[in-house]
Amino acid sequence: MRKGVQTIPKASASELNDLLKKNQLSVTGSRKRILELFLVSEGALAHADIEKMTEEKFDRVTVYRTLQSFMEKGIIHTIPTAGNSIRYALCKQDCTEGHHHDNHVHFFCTGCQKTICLDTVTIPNVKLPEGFTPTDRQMIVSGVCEDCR
Amino acid sequence: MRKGVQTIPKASASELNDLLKKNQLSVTGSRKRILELFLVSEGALAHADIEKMTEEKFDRVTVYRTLQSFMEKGIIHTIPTAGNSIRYALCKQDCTEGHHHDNHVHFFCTGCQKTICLDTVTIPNVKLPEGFTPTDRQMIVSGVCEDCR
DNA sequence: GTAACTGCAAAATATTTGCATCCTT
DNA sequence: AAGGATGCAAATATTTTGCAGTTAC
Repeated sequence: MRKGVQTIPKASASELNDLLKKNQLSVTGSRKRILELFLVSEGALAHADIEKMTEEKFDRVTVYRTLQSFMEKGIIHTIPTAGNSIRYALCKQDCTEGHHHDNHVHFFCTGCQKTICLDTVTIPNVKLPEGFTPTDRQMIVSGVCEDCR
Repeated sequence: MRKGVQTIPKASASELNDLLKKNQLSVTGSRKRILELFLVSEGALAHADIEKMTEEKFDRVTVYRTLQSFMEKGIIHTIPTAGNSIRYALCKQDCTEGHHHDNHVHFFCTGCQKTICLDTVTIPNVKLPEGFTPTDRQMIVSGVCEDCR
C-alpha cells in the first residue's frame, strides 16, 4: 500500500530535532511542523500547500521565512515548474549550503497535481552545442502517477 | 557573430502579420510588437522582460492578455523555472491549440540570466518506475552560455 | 541574558477583473 | 457596424520589510 494524502505518517520528533540542529537552526514549532510536512509528503510542496496543510496555525510570513531558512541551509531545494508557483522539496543527497546536488528526475502528475521526486531515476546527460558549459541539470516528466491511473 | 541584446534585428511586418492571422488573432500594435520580441530574441521572455523591452508603451494588463492569447493559440509556451517568474518562448514545432510538442532542451545562463531554446538538442528518454505514465518531458540545463564565457 | 524567531501591520509587487472607449475586420 | 482589443481604475493576491514581543539556547 502506498502513502496517500490522507495517510499521513508521523515523523519522529527526534528526527526533526536532529535535522534542524545539524543545520544550525534553532528548534521551533513552526520549523518542526513544516519540516515534518516535507518528511511525510513524498511530493514537493508550494507555499500555498503548506499554508493549507498547517491549518492557519502559522503566520504567512513565518512560512516564507522558514522556507527561506531551509533553502539557505540546503534542507530543501526548488523544483522548476511551468507555472508561477515555486515548489520545494527535500534535498535527499549531500546538499551543502549554497550548492545542491539534485540530479534526479521529478514527476508531475496531471491527475493529483503532485510533484514527486523519482530518486531512483537519474537525469541523463546531454551533449550541448559548442560553447555551452553546463553546471546543473533539471528534468521534469509530467503524466499520470501510479495512484491516478 | 551572434545576436546580443543590443543587436535587435527586425522581423518582417508580413511575417508578424501572417503568424497572427494564421492563428485567428486580429492584428494589433501590441500583438505585433510583442510577437516581434519573441521572434527576434533567441531566448525566453518573462512578463517583466517584455515590459522593459517595450519601454512602457503598453499597459501592463495588455501584456498579460496578449501573452494569454498567444498561449491559447499555441504560439508560445511556458518554460519551467526554479523561480516564481513564468518564462515564455516561441513554439518552434507543430504546436496546436492545447497541445504542445516542445521536446528540446532549454538552457539557462547564470551569467546573462537568459533562457535559450536549444532546438538541436532533444530531451533524452528516461525509464520511469512501474506505474508512471509519461506524457511530456521538460529539461533545463543551466550553466554558462557561449557569450558569457 | 542574548540572539534569534514569530506575529502583526503595512508596504511593495504582481495578477485579475470590470467597464468604457477605440480599433480591426 | 459588430466584435474584439485596449487602457484605466480598482479589486485581489502574493511577497517583502520593520518592529515589538516572545522563545530557544
